[in-house]
Amino acid sequence: MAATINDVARVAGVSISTVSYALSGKRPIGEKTRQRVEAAIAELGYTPNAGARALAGRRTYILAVTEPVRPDTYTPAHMAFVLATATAARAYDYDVLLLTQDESLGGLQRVTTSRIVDGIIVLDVLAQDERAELVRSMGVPAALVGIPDDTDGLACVDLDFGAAAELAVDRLADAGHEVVGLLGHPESVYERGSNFTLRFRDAFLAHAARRGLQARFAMPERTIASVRSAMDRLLGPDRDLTGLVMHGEDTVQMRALDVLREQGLSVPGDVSVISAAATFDTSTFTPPLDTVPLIAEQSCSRAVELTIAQITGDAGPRVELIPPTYVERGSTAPRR
Amino acid sequence: MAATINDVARVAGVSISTVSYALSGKRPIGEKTRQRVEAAIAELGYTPNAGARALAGRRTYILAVTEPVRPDTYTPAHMAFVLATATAARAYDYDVLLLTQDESLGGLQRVTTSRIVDGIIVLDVLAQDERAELVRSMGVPAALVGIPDDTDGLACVDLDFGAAAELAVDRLADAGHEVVGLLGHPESVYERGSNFTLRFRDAFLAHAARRGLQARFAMPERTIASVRSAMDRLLGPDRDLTGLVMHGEDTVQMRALDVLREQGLSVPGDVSVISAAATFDTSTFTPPLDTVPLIAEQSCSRAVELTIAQITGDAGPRVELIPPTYVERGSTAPRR
DNA sequence: CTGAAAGCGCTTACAG
DNA sequence: CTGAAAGCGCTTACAG
Repeated sequence: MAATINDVARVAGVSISTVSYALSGKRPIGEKTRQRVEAAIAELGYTPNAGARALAGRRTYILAVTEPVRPDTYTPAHMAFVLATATAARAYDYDVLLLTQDESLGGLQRVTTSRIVDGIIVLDVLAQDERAELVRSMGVPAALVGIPDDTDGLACVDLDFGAAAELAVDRLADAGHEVVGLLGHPESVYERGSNFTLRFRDAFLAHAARRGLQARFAMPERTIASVRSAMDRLLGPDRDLTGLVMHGEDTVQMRALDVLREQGLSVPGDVSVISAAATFDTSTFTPPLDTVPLIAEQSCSRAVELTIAQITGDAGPRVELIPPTYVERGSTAPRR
Repeated sequence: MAATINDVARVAGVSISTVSYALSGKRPIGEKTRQRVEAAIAELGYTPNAGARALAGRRTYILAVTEPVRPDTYTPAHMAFVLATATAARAYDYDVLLLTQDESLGGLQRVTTSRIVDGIIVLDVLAQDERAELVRSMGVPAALVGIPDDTDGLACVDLDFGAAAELAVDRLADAGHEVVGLLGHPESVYERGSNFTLRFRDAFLAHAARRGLQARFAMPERTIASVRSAMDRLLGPDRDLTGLVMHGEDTVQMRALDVLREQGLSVPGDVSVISAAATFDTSTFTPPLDTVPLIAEQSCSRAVELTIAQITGDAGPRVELIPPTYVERGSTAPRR
């Protein structure tokens, strides 16, 4: 059988409370005592029993992460957020329990009331999100990666998609472009209220208007045919589009670049292109694309911090927007 | 505070052991007693405390799933396996703890010795896999999705990739094709010993030889340039290739179809194409592709079953190969 | 068919 | 700086 705290105490010649405190650091331990304890732990290969620790300490050091995988979700991006959450959690000695959408809200409820987890990370948040309601009503420590319409009493963190869109628009406007387009997500994504796509689109259109630009918008599906027709609409009958912002899946963006090539349009010679809020690496594209990156690690580690702060009682709900940055790779140029 | 088993017992007017047994079904309960217990549980919204249950019952009802995300891993496929595992686990009342590669083997060791999990599901197995060694040496209930070189003492399950390759080759050979090609994964995938890609390639080449076919093989990267040159080699200087089997990422396969189109080659008129061991939906491709599907749900639910059987002591290690099936979508035709 | 009680392996006041 | 002990909320022999 695995060694217990009693075994460690016996081998070290101390009491179990001393072993426990040596482990948690919650009270000062004499230097030689600490060494004896550490030696015993090493000798026995002792690891505390998680169940016992959870029962006595009322902490499981497990966080739930809920990531609904919907039919049109873009898996790689979502996977990146799940993994980033797991990695961030480990930095705080937390493990991560993965909740799929199968049970819908039931799973969240179950792991909370059975105290399997200390807190919850909510991914891929919708403008109206049932999970946000549940988290609010249960009062469980949690953070949302994404901003729902009603953030009251909730801890939320996300890239400032509005500012990201404005940054991209400004870049194009400053370079003298007057007709710009946004190649976005499939229509279904906007329709179900995916909050970040809406925030990006609205800010893009509003800021383009503010800067006096003519702005176009298209929502392609994944297929090449759909991308081709979306690009056709963006380029316009007169082919007068010179600034393109893409916010969507990598396959769609690659296809869009293929279409530009087909049309004999060069980047950035004829069209300046920015890949906005991309979770993938646009430096391997042909050509490499300027980007306002969406860094899963940033949002997720902040979400983990906000959740743990609630667990330890160090902080309450709050909304945090992460300021965007612009990464230049040579895919934009002044209008000619 | 959340209701405990004591609360339930008091409200129902029974002892806590009766409540416990009513919940577990491990001993018969009188009909009216059961009803009183159930009413009390419903009234109080009682859910057993997971930590206490784990400590007393020596079962956490949590499975670890280890999925190393390597630089060249194809995220959507791997995500599909992770999700399929989570879903399968829930069907047996298990939750899933996601282990990233950060801690490498440390995480596996930690969750095992601290008894956070009852068993382990190992995904994306290499021919030589450290995790397999660890699982073997710790004697923890586990199942691998994939077949390492040394399966001794291990429970493994996977699609029969060899048979899958043979099925594809037979399909082409039976249709009269004499020159066939395999568009595979990037070279790095084969080099690090990803077991299923190797099994597929070897069986493809061996069976093609057995059937008297000339066989070609290429390992493209993700870029269009790489796919184009790989396809160029497969088609051959005389453009005499008429049968193509693809085993790799969806983006690469889509690009390959683009290349055939560029070359003025029609599917299946000029080239018969089969997408082998695909985790994605090839029916949305242009044109829809015949496939020997790799169904994550199948492997993963079997892996979960094998693991739980070990936990409950109902079964030991074993290797299971899932027979492949052929799905026709009209992308193959007799050679003309 | 049901109950009283030991015990799972920890954490944390309480004492010194 | 350290120890003895209560208690966390369950499961499961042991008794009846």
